Amino acid sequence: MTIKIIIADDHQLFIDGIKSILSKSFDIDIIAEANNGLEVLKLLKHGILPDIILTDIRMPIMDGISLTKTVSKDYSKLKVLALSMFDQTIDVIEMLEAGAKGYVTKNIDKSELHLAIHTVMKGHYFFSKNLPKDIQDWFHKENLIPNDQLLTKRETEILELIVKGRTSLQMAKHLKLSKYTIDTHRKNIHKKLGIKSNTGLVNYALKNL
Amino acid sequence: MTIKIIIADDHQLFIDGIKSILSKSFDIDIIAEANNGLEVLKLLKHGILPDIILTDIRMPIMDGISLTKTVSKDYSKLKVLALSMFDQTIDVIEMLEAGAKGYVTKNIDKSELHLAIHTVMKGHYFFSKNLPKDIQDWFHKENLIPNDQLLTKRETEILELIVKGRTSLQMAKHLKLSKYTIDTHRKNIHKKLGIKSNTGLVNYALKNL
DNA sequence: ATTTATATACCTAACATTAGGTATATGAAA
DNA sequence: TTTCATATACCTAATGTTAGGTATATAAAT
Repeated sequence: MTIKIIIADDHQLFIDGIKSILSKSFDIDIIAEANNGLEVLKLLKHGILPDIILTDIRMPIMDGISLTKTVSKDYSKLKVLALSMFDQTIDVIEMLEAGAKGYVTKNIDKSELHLAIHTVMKGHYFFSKNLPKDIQDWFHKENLIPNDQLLTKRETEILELIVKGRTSLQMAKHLKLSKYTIDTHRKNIHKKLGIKSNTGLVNYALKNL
Repeated sequence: MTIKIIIADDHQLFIDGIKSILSKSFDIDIIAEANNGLEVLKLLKHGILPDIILTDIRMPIMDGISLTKTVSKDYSKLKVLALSMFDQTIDVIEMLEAGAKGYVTKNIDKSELHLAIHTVMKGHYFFSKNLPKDIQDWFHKENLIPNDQLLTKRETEILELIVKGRTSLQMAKHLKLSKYTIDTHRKNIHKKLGIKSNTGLVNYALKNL
């Protein structure tokens, strides 16, 4: 059984490179290509349905994140494998939140790309091993533990106060605890969610709570 | 024409104080009182409809913010005037966002309370003059100037990066500008929106952009 | 032609967060 | 009963934000 793939990237040169790498595989078939997300959606609407969409994140007209969100909603059987120049945590997390099943950087080699495709095809997640460590942390915490049991009462309470813009010192006074305690809770929240910054926590909370 | 008022506060003593102040006015009629937001909603459901709800922010069972949100949605003709011990910016902004038409602190005097009630009754906003200055800033910017003209291109760009969790230094490198420039833009954003903290900006951006 | 808005850059002090620890007490689960 | 989860508290160094300024250049508006 061959794996059907659509490639989406705004750099034609890169599409060609991927094609030449994958064309040598008996079990992988590139059934179409596109230069932005909208073109992929058009292909899907015309009944050109792949097993995996291999897509760049940043593209004109419609980017990979929007594409992935739409695909996850309307074609939930299709798997999206993100492919990007960038390995910044925020990009990876956004793609995963949009519903991507894996994330590889553009400097991966031939064998790793094959592995990624086959792994995702089997229903597992795949990540380039050169992605920052905190992504793996985030992924494990975020996906293997049910969200509502993730944070303790106290941690949720503190997260809510962080979202409201309270500082550690204000929270300490309000809850009649030491500032050190608040900061310990913060660190535990960071660890559990795999999110290190205050702004990231607000993002998380407004989307998930 | 008398102005009908419901007072909501979990401190009975305070309700009594307000009542004794307002009972001397010919044109103000306290038609009911409540000790939390839920009690107010029950009164409304039973057809006891005031012109103005004078409510505390922090109350057990249902707080003033939740009450105001429900009233704004289901009884949009009623005006909510917030009454609080606290004059923290975040409280005021939350009440205003919930739909309150004014905000007075509990240390106002008799004549100011009258003025507040009459001003709100006429359809204007009212704020205690002892509220922090940045609230007036926030209010003016937020309500009198159309949102889409408020921030310049550059400022919007930087706000978006802040939401994504980028630091000043990261943004400086990415945009090939000095960190000082980024910080200047930040300060201008703070001034224009009347929001001073990073977390507040993320809140604002996710709700308004 | 002068003012205003935008964008840029610099400086410093105060405050806040983040990351790296360690440590103790309590109650619930294995 | 020992381990695990939760909640508490302390310490320090590095990094980042916020608030107070000043200052320059350019383009648009009055």
